[in-house]
Amino acid sequence: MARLPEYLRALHNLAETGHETVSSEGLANAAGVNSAKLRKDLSQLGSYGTRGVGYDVGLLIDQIEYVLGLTQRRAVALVGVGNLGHALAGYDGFASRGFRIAALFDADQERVGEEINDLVVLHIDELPRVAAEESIAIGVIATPAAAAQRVADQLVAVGVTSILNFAPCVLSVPDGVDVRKVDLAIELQILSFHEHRKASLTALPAAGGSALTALPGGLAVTESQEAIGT
Amino acid sequence: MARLPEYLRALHNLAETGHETVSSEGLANAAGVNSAKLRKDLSQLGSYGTRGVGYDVGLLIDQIEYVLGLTQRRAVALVGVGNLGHALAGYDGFASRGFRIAALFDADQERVGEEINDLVVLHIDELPRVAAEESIAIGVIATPAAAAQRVADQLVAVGVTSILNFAPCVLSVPDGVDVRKVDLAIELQILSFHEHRKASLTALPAAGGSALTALPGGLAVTESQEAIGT
DNA sequence: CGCGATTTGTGCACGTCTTCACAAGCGCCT
DNA sequence: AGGCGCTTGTGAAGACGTGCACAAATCGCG
Ligand SMILES: NC(=O)c1ccc[n+]([C@@H]2O[C@H](COP(=O)([O-])OP(=O)(O)OC[C@H]3O[C@@H](n4cnc5c(N)ncnc54)[C@H](O)[C@@H]3O)[C@@H](O)[C@H]2O)c1
Ligand SMILES: NC(=O)c1ccc[n+]([C@@H]2O[C@H](COP(=O)([O-])OP(=O)(O)OC[C@H]3O[C@@H](n4cnc5c(N)ncnc54)[C@H](O)[C@@H]3O)[C@@H](O)[C@H]2O)c1
Repeated sequence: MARLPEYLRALHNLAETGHETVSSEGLANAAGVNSAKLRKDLSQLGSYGTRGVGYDVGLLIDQIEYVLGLTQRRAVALVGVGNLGHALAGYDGFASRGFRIAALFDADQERVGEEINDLVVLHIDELPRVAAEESIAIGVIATPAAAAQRVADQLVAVGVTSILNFAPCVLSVPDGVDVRKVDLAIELQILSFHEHRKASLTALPAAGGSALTALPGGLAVTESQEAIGT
Repeated sequence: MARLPEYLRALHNLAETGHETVSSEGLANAAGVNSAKLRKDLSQLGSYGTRGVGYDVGLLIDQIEYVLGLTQRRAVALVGVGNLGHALAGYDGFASRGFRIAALFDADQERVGEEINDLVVLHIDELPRVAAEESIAIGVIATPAAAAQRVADQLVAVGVTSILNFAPCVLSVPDGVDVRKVDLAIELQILSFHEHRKASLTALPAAGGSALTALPGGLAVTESQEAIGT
């Protein structure tokens, strides 16, 4: 489930504040989900709660980390050390959440050799050599969209089967390779959409205005906390 | 629908490459979705295709931009000009997709006054004044998690009703305020989960090993292109 | 030792999303 | 003008996710 990481973060917070156990209600609150949903999710892991008490925080953390495959610190290769790549390379949130940035790559000779957080930027052509030395579990693409597909191909070629793509484009990859995309502009546009809806709703108390603003049935936007007003 | 922005991006690509019309199949391909799904989504906007021909690219772009509320260039306020904030502030993908970064804020006096892309970083206390001068549609939070809730409250206080949160924490906001979250580590953990699953599947051809790795029914992870192997 | 308070695990029903499949509509070519 | 191929729009079926509500289980306390 995609909610497991969220639970994990909430659990770590709870552990730091000294909680030994937590009820489904409490954890659900901290993670921003329904308690029934959380219990159902957790029961999929093999049921590790005690009725009348709740869940053992430490045990649950171990459980989830195991299921997520975080027992081994996975190596991440970052390709494209530009504007965004720099921020990612300098981010300490990776290390604390089970990942290790193993290598930085770029195609620009100007960038190659630059040092960020004790890591030297390598030329993208070095990718096969580095991949041979240490097993790269995940590739992160932070290049312009035009180069993303090519980089993806290169990553796949050296055996990477999980890709996180920041470039605004769809990647085509062979079966067995998993790619997730993060697109800033899309997030903003979804917010804009809600803004537009909220605006037209308040402007027109009831009866629909344009057939476009007053969409039938209310368009649902998945994920994220939401709190559309009255 | 959350897929509209994806369609929009694909349509812009098509427009740039000279296409005047596009079939649902073609657009669905470019956006990485099922063609029936795409047609159903588009029919919600009021049906603008011609049978036997397809959709008019330009018209469809206008349609979607209108529904997403992109006819007006929305003002974005970015709070937290650190590692990530710098990258966001310097990103030109905002402007080209219907947004305008209107102001940068930070609490650190060291940062205040710094200039990024013709924009001067202001102290967070200036937020009410700036918000009064120009209507801020969306607030982006790129501060540490510890400060995120406080910043969210400040944004809400000046009338911001849409928030994009990069800090790894859940925000509580009043009804009517919409918040979306982007969490890097969660994306990586989901990929790690799939890696773990793939690894244990290949290791154990059939009969289940640990009750934890071989989860019943296959856990689904929503969103993103996926291509889980055999 | 038993009882009540508390919390988990889950059956069930409901609404939503997805996909297939096909009739209806449109344009082009003859 | 008519037919043919292509494409849209949508009905229906199925899969899926969600949330309620409650029985079963456990602990603490008298
Ligand atoms: N900057 C942001 O805040 C931001 C936000 C969201 C999405 N993005 C997306 O992330 C991507 C990168 O953005 P950016 O602002 O860092 O751009 P950038 O131009 O600053 O950086 C791109 C880097 O990729 C390198 N590169 C180009 N082709 C390459 C190749 N074939 N192999 C390896 N490296 C290559 C370039 O040398 C450059 O260093 C873009 O697709 C952008 O749309 C950026
Ligand atoms: N750097 C990344 O690549 C990255 C990736 C994903 C998520 N994040 C998250 O984004 C957030 C920012 O990351 P970062 O690396 O830029 O951190 P950072 O420490 O470099 O920057 C944080 C900035 O926020 C400012 N700030 C702190 N409190 C503030 C307040 N109350 N009001 C206004 N500004 C305030 C600080 O002065 C600092 O400039 C963090 O929550 C981090 O977990 C970062």
